Amino acid sequence: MRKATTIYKALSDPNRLRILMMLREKRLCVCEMVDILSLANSTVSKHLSILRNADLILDEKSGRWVNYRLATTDESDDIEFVMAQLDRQLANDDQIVGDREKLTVTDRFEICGVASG
Amino acid sequence: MRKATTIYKALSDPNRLRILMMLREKRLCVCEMVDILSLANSTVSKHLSILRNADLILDEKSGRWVNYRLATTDESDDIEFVMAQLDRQLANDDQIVGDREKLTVTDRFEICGVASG
DNA sequence: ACCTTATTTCGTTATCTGGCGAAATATAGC
DNA sequence: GCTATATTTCGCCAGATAACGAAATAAGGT
Repeated sequence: MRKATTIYKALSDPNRLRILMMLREKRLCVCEMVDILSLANSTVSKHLSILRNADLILDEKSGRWVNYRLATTDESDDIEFVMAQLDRQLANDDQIVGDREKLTVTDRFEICGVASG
Repeated sequence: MRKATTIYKALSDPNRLRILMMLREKRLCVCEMVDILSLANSTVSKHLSILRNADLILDEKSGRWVNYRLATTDESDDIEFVMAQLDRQLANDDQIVGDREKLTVTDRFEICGVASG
């Protein structure tokens, strides 16, 4: 029961749904998500810890960055069902589509670090 | 997006998951759920309004009682997916099983009204 | 009309949540 | 070791949430 409510709580915030749908496209570091969501890095970090705690995403350190990715079917009993449902509900959502488009255009090395604009 | 988060918020409380799983068994009036959940009737009523607002359940007045039931596939785009997932996650949960057993034993006319114990 | 039972609405309270900025931690390059 | 960048943790605040009891509303039986 606890497991289930933890997952649904994790899914009950629009910014966290945006994160999951972005991670469906590719692995992302925190600063990329900060850029797209327009939230403070501390806020995004907290959202990520909630999603990680629900076993929906995993983090992998890579140099100075932490790459986040969706859990795989092996790693989570629920991820497949969850993402299927999110696709069904959100694949055509304006904001989700916008995020996805922005993702294809942006590059981590432009967003993070030197070019701060 | 709003629709999705409304549904996941509705699903993020253990008492509301218990309600949905109970309604999977049969239609119930508020006082039956009050009895099983051991919550104040005002609290249960509020939970029901949250589930109704997410289009997961419907209410039907019947004499002095209000019967609640799960939405049908015709009435909700999401109910089928949601309940399939809850079954998967909770069908063997101790509390859910306990609620289900209690449901088969109890009778509305014993719970509501005269026999208040 | 009156009383009982069922349910909802209202007002209150304690706790949880999402947001921020600042400070702490970690890594890379000089 | 120092600096810059990336991320997390901490402390705070405003608004949401779950709980309760009491009052209001609805419907049935006498």
